[in-house]
Amino acid sequence: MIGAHPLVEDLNPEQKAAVTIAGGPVMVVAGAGSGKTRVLTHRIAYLIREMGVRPGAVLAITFTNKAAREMRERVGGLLGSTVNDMWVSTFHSACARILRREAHAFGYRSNFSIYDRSDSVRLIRQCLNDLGLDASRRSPRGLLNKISEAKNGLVDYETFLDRTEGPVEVAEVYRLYQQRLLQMSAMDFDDLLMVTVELFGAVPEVLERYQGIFGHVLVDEYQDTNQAQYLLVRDLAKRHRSLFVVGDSDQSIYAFRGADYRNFDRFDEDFPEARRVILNRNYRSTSTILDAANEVISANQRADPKDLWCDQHDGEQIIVHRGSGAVREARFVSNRVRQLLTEGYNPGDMAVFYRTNAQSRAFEEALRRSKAPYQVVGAAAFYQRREVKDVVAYLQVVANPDDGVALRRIINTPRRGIGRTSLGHLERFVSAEEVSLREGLERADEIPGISTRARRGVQQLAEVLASIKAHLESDGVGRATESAIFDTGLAEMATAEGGIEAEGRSDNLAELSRVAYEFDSTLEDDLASLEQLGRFLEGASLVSDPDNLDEGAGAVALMTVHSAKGLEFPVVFVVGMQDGLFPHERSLSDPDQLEEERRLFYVAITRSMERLHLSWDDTRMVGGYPYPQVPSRFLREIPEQLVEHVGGPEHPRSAKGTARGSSAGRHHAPAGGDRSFRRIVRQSGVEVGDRVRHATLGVGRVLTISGHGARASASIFFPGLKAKRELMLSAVEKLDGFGPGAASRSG
DNA sequence: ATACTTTATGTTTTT
DNA sequence: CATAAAGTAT
Ligand SMILES: Nc1ncnc2c1ncn2[C@@H]1O[C@H](COP(=O)(O)OP(=O)(O)OP(=O)(O)O)[C@@H](O)[C@H]1O
Repeated sequence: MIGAHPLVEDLNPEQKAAVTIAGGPVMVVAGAGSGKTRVLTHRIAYLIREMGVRPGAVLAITFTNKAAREMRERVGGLLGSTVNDMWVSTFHSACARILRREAHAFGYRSNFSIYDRSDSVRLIRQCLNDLGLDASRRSPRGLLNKISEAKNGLVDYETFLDRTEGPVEVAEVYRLYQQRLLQMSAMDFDDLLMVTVELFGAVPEVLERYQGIFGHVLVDEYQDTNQAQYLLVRDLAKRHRSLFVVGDSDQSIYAFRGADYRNFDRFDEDFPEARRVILNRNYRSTSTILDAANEVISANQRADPKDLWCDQHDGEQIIVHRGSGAVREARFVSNRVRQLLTEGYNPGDMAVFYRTNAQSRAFEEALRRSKAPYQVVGAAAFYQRREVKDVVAYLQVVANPDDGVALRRIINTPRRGIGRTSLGHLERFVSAEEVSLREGLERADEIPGISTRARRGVQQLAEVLASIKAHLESDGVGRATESAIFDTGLAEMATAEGGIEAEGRSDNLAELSRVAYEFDSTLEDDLASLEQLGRFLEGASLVSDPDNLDEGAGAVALMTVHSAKGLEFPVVFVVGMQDGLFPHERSLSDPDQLEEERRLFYVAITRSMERLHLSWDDTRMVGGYPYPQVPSRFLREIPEQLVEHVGGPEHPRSAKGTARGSSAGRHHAPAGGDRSFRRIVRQSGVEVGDRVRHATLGVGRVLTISGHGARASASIFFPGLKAKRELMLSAVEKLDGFGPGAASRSG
């Protein structure tokens, strides 16, 4: 302790310089693993402790909710106390919170719904229908992309129309779409940002208020901000000028959804007095990995030249594996995992990255067979599953009765006799009378042509909604969710058909209910029940894939490269390194997109601390026929001396770790006590005859197993029930020992 | 008129 | 492989 401040003790001189700058705008630009996030965290602590800033005056933006939680914790750790009134969140969450209070100025109600992509697509489809346009000719998704792009650049539909040269269809859809959103009091993801910026522009008092509240604005992962996000922080900071951003343009990987590296230039223009700090020392990776990363990124025209260095030893060479077929590629990974486990690594030290979600299957299967615990981060997001969305739609309608997209979704789900024609009548009525869908339903009796049966259905719907609302008001969100699951008939619908899949659906609903009850218990605010529900739904809409990673699970993490941004692992596998997959074929023709793919690869390899593996598959099976594959051009960009090649025709037995290692069996630690909806496939390594436990059915014995991977199911005999049941394997937990001790542990 | 069944269509990355 | 619109059975 050199008399230096404890806060900056564990920082190098450059980092320290950034953290302790007296005031004014600061931009930290630095390569991967140079401690940008650490600097930002220390900066917050420094502001609060050394500069006397109130925590409530801090707005810190992170890329994911999970990163926000961690940052809040770390700041608390540095300060030695918890800091609650500091705002640490993603752009979208922060905007949602602001808009709940302020959006009434634009005619939205504070209970507005937040639409995810599929909700938006549904609404676009409706708009197309109402405009008499053919939804099959113009893809709703494509339209949504255009509209989203416009919104990210803060182009409203009038401006959009002005700029349109050819057919005005897109502009018309945009106009109607936006009009409907407002009528329904709903916002899509882009609205959260755009409306906030517009509000700040249109109502000076509101902007001034938030400028006053957030005296200090900090942004992590600045390279992936879009224009709306930039304007937001610029507006907030333009008076007090306490804006602190950190980023690395070589890690910009979200241009496809509007991220704009020119925000670095805009910052320079708008904050010319800014101090710029460069960090060059990498603390994360071995020099072998770092050299490879530097080489790769230097192939980009638009690379940001850096002198990243580290004083770590060379470390192990990068292993490049060639395999034939997805199965063998996956087996290489699982064998390596097993070998590294015997070398002392823990499952949680390792991660597998792929370019597309669809690639995860083979690796799940291989890890399952090798009895290594793993978790799939993200994929097939929980809240996007049909059965879950149905329940959420009921809650959305309770929270915001004008939410037409949610209402339309549940109107005849489960079936209650309101069919195509009744819906048609209703729709015509609603558009003729220019009323909301809700009002149309309330006045169903006035609509000619609607059958008695359908009327009864409408009645039923109203009753069930009332019931959910009553439960909400008396007992909270958890009970309301339960009501939306059981009183609606969605529970029966979930169990109805498809034996095995039905179990999975029911499990998802049970999980949703659990999450809702947990939400109740963690809510400290004394909010009105409808506002509580709003918060719950908001949280549900804004979760991201990486939020579901559980570092404590002791499981190999499988995720897309995008999800891996900002993380680090001692051992990394980047799989599917073929031209056409990574870089993706849809990026090959456009040089800018290709460079983004290369940045993505740069992000992937810079996640690894010690051991990096890159694998490619020389024959992909498509429809039962082998298609030859070409190794990724990115592999050639890594200097040969850093690489060890394994596998391939010359090495028919894939290089390492093929030895049968029975010791690996010891490593499976079931990830118990999960507290969110993350989809952990408990790596039970369950076999016929094993004893397993199900959350509600108790302990049973496995009779048969069928299916693979996440879909594996088992027939299990439960002595307590004196019956056997077909269950998803992921729904049970293997009981390790045979003694009663094993059965007494519970989650 | 509704509910069930079949067929077509579109599959990168995501807040 | 999943969803959604069109076609068929009840
Ligand atoms: N001064 C330091 N001393 C020791 N370790 C450090 C120091 N600075 C950073 N680190 C470590 O280096 C690693 C990378 O830090 P951090 O995640 O903050 O970097 P980053 O620049 O945000 O990375 P990336 O942009 O790649 O996500 C972390 O494990 C961090 O603890």
